[in-house]
Amino acid sequence: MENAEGTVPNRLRALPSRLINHVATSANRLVDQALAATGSRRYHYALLAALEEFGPASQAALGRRTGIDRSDIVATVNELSERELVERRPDPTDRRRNIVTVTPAGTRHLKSLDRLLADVQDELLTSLTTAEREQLVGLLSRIVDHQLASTPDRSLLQRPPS
Amino acid sequence: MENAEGTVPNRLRALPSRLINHVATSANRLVDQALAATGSRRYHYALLAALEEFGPASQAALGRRTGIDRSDIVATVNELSERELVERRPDPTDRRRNIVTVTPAGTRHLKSLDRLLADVQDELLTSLTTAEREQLVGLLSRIVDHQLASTPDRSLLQRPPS
DNA sequence: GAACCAATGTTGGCTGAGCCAACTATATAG
DNA sequence: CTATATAGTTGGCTCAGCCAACATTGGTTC
Repeated sequence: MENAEGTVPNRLRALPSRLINHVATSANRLVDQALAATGSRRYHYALLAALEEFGPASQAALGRRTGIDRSDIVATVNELSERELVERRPDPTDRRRNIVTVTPAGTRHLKSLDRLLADVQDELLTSLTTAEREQLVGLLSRIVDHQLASTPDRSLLQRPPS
Repeated sequence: MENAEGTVPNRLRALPSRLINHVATSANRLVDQALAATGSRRYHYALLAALEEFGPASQAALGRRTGIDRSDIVATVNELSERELVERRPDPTDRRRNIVTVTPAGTRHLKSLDRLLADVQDELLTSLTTAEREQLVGLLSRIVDHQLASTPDRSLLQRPPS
């Protein structure tokens, strides 16, 4: 996807959606490379982060918090529990649910991923000053917030405020 | 009731790479939806745009300009030529090459996609002012430029490890 | 010309993200 | 008690973005 000979069509060069996608592809490649070195994937980080910040949770809750599909949560929890980074056990108070918990090893792993990812962000954004990075994050957050507000349908939906 | 389940973990909410990816996913969904209504895909637009702006070109040149892999160019040209939006004919001066040309119908189609995509950009960026949109494009462009400058161009790295 | 390397188009395949449908078991509301 | 909603799980689907391999042709060097 890297463009070798400079000449990118103007229509493409200036198209925000394409620009965003291009940067996202670079970012994902960097992140995936870094994570792969530890045998992890992006979903692993998302799950560990959710567990660390909000404590033990059902798989469905994890899906809601991370925006990951329920079916993909299953696979991710499988992988993490095989490596004993999380534990999955049935909820005694609701036998439909599993309760997923981070293990100490999981917490340590999360912290090492934190460092890895911080380095990646730095690499991705080297050409921007600190102020510009904040600007970028601000602008993107506004877009995300607007999406969440205007599309109550997707998997990122929250509880209706009733 | 599980109260704040819409809450996204802080680590994820503030992570630029994830933020970018999130917006890119929205953007791609909007774009794909709009294009699907006309039976087109993103690659179709990229190819038509490159042909319109730079004139007839070989498939390899199209790949270089759009960042699309040669093998994917093949499929895309197949689809476009079946709809008679482009023409593929052998280059008489270099029998390895095909020369791909836009047809008048292709040009018309491109222009209708232009309008479609302009609407999508507007929808994606509604929450930003014109100045902010330019800011965003500027910041993203800087990142892209830096990538291009610092990446040792995989497309040119055809040298076998010897 | 012969030998060699580079470029082109093409086929086939691979991985991961992001989905969705359907099923079973369980919980809860009416 | 019945109906509906939720939870976990399995299986599958599409697309983007790659990569390897191959045959054909062009260009270069001796």
